[in-house]
Amino acid sequence: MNPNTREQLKSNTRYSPSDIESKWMESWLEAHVFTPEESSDQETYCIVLPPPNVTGSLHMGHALNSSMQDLLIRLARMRGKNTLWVCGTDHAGIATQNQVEKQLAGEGLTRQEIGREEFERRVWKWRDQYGSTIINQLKRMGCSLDYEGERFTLDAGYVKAVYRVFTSLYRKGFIYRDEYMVNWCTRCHTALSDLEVEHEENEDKLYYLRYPVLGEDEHLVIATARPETMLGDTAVAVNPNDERYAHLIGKHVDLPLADREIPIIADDYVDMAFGTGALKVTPAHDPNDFELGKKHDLDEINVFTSDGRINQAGGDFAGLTLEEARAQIMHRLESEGLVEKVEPYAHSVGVCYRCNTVIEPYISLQWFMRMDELARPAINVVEEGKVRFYPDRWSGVYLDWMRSIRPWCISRQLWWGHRLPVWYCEECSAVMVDEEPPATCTECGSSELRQEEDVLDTWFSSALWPFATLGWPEATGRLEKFYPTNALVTARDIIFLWVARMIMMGIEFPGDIPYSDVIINPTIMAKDGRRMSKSLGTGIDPLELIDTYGADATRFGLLNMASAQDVRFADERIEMSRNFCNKIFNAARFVLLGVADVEPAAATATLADRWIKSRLEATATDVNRLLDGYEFSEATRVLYRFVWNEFCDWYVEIAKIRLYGSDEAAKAEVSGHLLYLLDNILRMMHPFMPFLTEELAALMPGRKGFLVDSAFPSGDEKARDRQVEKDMEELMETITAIRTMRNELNVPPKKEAHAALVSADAEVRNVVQNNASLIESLSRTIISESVAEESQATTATEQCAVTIIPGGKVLVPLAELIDIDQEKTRLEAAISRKKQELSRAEGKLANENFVAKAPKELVNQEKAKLEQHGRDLAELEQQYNRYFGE
RNA sequence: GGGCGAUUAGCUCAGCUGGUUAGAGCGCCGUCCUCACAUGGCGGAGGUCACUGGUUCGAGUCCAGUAUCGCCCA
Repeated sequence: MNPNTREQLKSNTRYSPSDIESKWMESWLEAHVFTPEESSDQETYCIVLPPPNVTGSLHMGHALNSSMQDLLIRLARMRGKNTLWVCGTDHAGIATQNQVEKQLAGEGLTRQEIGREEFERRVWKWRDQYGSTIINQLKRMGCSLDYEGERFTLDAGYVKAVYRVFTSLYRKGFIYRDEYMVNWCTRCHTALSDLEVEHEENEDKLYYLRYPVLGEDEHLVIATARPETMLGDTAVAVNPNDERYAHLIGKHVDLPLADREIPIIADDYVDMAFGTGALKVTPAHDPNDFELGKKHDLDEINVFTSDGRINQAGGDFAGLTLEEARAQIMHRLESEGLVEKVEPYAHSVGVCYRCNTVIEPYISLQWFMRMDELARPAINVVEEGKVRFYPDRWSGVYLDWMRSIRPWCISRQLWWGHRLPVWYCEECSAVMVDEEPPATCTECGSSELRQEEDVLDTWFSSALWPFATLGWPEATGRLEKFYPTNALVTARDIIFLWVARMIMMGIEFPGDIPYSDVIINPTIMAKDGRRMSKSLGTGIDPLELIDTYGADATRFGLLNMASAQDVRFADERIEMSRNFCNKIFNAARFVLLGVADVEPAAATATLADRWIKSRLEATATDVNRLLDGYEFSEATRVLYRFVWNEFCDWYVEIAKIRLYGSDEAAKAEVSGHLLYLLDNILRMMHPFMPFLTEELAALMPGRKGFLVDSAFPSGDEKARDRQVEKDMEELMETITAIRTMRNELNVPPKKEAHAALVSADAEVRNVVQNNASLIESLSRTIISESVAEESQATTATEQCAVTIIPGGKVLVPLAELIDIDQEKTRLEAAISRKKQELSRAEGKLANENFVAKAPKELVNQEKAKLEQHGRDLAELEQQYNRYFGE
């Protein structure tokens, strides 16, 4: 380390993330460490980033699942794999179009005024200007994406993949055009798929309307939530079993306000219990009525325009918005005495996922994709376990949806997206579908061809993401090497939108599943326990977290929060992680500034040295196992415990004895151990905290290359030494017992005390004696003698405080301490605690069934415990009686 | 209407195939600015594991039911 760096490190007692984060991202990018070796023969590991919306910015879900993805990618890279994390965005048809339309509106323009070509030009411009926001935010997170290979769903190569897929599916008969009822957004002016409609619970009204029965002196009362659709009614339906209406079946009603006679039909679809049991049927404006209309051959009378007004078929009401129409229709019906009653009514309403406008069921000519046949193999791969969901319960959600999958409306009436590769002949009405525009009509040879105006659903193209980004349909090296990819990490609401479709398309086109592991990240809820919501203002911006706590702390904190369960966001977790970063930083400062400036000799290891190395192996083993099972949260806990509670709290404190001592050889030795531990800690922490660890690794003596590329500690279970771990743990318990005793007796922290160890176990005496300096240094208590029996101790003649330790007890002469009354209450508490433990064990062993049926091992264990507690209790009572007894 | 999940310390959460005294972080109490770190050290208090039954020698853990909350689908 050069002197300047050293001085700087010395004066920075706090880790300051902002100083280093951008620096390291730049260095990594300059060195191209995130771009895979195309020529390498190493095993590969590949994840495709679920393409974020190009208009989007990083939200909590992205922050969490990109932390997971980067962890997996960095881990794989450190395990020596040839890794690729595919980077890019999708073109987000509606969202992007909305953005640009908003921009145009600011200039007083509409897209219709400037025309399609100019509009597309503006969108590309917009994309160049703002489209990389989220990618830059991923860089701030420290994500090791292949930024050089960034893809976009409207890239030239990508368009080719989309057209190849469309053409193929059309030729196989999966894609077809039909006039059908779709979800229509009157504001975005386009059809939407079922998945793009969100359902909201609404406090609405149920209107009871009276339809006069023709030729009878009675009214048929129907209940509806949407009176404005009555203009398009073409029947009234009742249940054939409904005695109330049996006499009316086959008759007609005179549809009010429309001057139309419509039949009263019978169908057992009608729910007798709902409303009055009589249902108005509007085949053009309700999906169920649409089916009913088909079945009974009813007219479909469309009374709405595509932008949500009443059309000419609506007579007097033409031109009104639906809302206005409802009010006026109710007013007219009221005045004609045709309103029975109006009741409050809660029901769910479909709204556009992009603009929240109420969705209208609307009959129009659209392109559809039949899904059932494609779904079948995609169901099989999950059932057979070739594709696994983590946590597994999500596979059920996937399978349920796939088993009842419906045709997908794939056309959108937008100007931004993949225009369908469909051409119509203006002369003979032939329809041509091809990857390349045909020059002339294949039927009549005319060159008057017109391309379909509609574009494809954005998710039609996202479905190809795992292979189109790797070069498909070209047989590229990337495709060859990295497909199928290994894992997809995403949110649950994406299971249908992406995962299902990617699996179907992967099997259909490149001919293999896109990935074997689907990791569904938990949802981070707002503090109120519900989903974060922009409108409620309960969202939390991950970028603000990065500003406040640093990217590393944000990542570690999110991973720590995210087990298999949804979780409420808690600042404390991020703060905890920030503190942890600081702890690591300072532990590293301690090592880097404190170690001896010598080549560490082949170290002879003390108990503590061997213990910490054994714990390192245990930790590394656990972390590897946990990460292989995608148990990120548990992995953070294991690492935290090791680094903070074992390395920092104990080993570093123990190392100080030698490091600050006068024995140069011991100093060199312990320096070697410290550097070894620090190096391993940094490597293990790197996938969680890339910036901090890279920064600290660069300060390690003899460091070459990036930490990014170094090996992840694999953990060797066989290298553990259980005996050493046990001895050390007992030693630590002893120290803690002494500290507790001192604290309870109000001994000033700095006051030095002397103590006698009493243990019949030679091994225990041995361990304590060999590590006396450690006890002294960590508890300010000198073990001045170590004996088998209390009578042998010189302190035995004095008044002593006592504490039970594993395998024996420690006596501290009270003369050295202060408060004899404290010792009395302390002993009383200890005795009562011990009695409880004793009676617990007694109780168990008194149970004959336990002794007879429980495993022997367990029973023996309980017996041993009983004995131990008995001995401990005797010790304590003896002590108590000696000083305080009657 | 159907499905899934949750209910454990004051708060936010762990707790694998049932088996030591149910853990962590934050907060709280006491103490210490000891030359890595006060974003810290040391010690401590705090739990009828939602409720009711059941299975078992033994249940936070398995089963059934109830309640409350949340998420998804229709």
